[in-house]
Amino acid sequence: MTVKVEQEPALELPPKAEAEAGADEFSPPLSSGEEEEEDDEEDEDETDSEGSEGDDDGAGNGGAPPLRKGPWTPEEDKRLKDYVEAHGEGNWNQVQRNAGLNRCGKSCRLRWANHLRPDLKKGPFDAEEVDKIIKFHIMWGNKWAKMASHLPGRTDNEIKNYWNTRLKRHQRAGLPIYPEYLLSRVPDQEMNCHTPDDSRGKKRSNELPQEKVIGMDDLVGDFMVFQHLDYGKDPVVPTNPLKRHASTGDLSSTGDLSCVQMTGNTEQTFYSNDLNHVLTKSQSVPVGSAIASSYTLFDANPSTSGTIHKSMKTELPSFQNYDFSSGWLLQCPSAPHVEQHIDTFIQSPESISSQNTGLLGAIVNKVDVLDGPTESKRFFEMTVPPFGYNPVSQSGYPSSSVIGDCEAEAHPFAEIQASNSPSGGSSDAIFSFSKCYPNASFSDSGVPFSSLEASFLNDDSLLSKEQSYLYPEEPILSKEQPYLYPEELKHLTGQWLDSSPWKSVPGAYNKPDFPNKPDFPGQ
DNA sequence: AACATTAACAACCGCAAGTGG
DNA sequence: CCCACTTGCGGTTGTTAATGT
Repeated sequence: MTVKVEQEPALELPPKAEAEAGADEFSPPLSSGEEEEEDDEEDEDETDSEGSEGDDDGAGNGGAPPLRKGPWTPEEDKRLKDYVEAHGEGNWNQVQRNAGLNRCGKSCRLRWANHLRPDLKKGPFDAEEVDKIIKFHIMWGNKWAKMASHLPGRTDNEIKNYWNTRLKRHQRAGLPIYPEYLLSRVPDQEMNCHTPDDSRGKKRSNELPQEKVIGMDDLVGDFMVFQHLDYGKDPVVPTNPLKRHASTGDLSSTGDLSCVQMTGNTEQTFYSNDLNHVLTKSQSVPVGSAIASSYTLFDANPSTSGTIHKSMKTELPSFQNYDFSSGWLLQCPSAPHVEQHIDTFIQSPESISSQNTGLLGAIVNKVDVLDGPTESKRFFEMTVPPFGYNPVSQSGYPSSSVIGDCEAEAHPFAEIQASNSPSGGSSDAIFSFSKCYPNASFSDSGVPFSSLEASFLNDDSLLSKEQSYLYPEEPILSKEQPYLYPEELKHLTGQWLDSSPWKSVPGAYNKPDFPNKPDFPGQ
């Protein structure tokens, strides 16, 4: 391994490293007396550095002190910054050699890119950024660099860290990873559309084979289940639940997804996310969201009518590995209590023999029943507006074919196809919405859209105008059901709700101040 | 107050594409 | 074409501070 490090190591080690390294290694502290160092002498080295590095930066330094690792000191930062400002970016190994830094070029690049660049925007993500991140993730999956390129001042690492933290938090709380209000707005064209810049198409070791990791055949066959619906046990969360065809997959992100396939039955009823939508129509309809919750596959294909073939909870490398094309519909319960009901129901005998016309309907209705009278109005029906539907000014949309052709394809998510119209051949798609969200009222008018949301809606670069917006009729959150987090709840209620709702979610939301809390009308 | 858990952050690691000799 | 090197990306791990019990 020959770590090559030339000249003056000169830099003092970070507090910890120093003691230890100091002994054998280079670096006489640079003066400056960087205060802190003292505190702990012993520490093992974090800089253990032993030339280890080895990796790419390769460069052996023959005899020179091993390259440093670990936290950067202010002095190192200064050297790097001065050097880059004087010579420009690039050629990072030269930076290492010429800037008097005992750091590998890669480390220098990273430090510069993530911390020293002048255009970096520090501080927590604001609500708008959060929305964008979620949306980008829906569209692209774990393309951190790509996301960063669309978030000025933010780094891929920052975004990635934020996402992973958020992911964990939501998993723990049993929340959907993708808020519906965003899922329903991501145009299909945007999904995983890789721009030339990210066309490298490399496959990483942790990525799974392009063609499917788990085929539908793998998913269909076992007898149902649902016993996995346990939010406490690290539900799997897709990194990109909506991608129709596998391309890349990350093993790190996991998620739960429920899916339903229903085809060609007259009385077919379709459900989509959160049990929110029930479609009965002979058409291909874009189905809104795929929200992480639980992998559950239903197969309502006539041939297997009404039988739940398999539900799964698998550590999916990525949702991107699933092919949900052709008739597979995503169904994602968003609230634990709903899933529990489903769980209970599914494991009951009646569920097994449920009619193919309403397997999920039965399930959902059962949920409704189980929820008791207070939630008796779980469903309502509405005509699905056409893609041009604008939630803000939804005037005059033709209630016609949502379906059929390319329009359906334009939708971000899965489309489903049925053969018949149960309700008399109208081409309108009928949806029923469940009331998973007690208390968020979304009338078509008077919805207090946030400026952020408005910007989303107006951002042509991000959103397609061809999409439908569906909102739950009923409000959602109550203090008794603290299932949503501020960023989601804000969009559902139009308000920022503080602490109380999520206090009961363990570790869910410790920060009393959600960043950049905006004002909402009527608040 | 002590300990445990979680979130946020920073950095490292391995891989693969790009580039030039 | 091969090879070494550089660069960039995404996954993973480690550290620390905040928070909860």
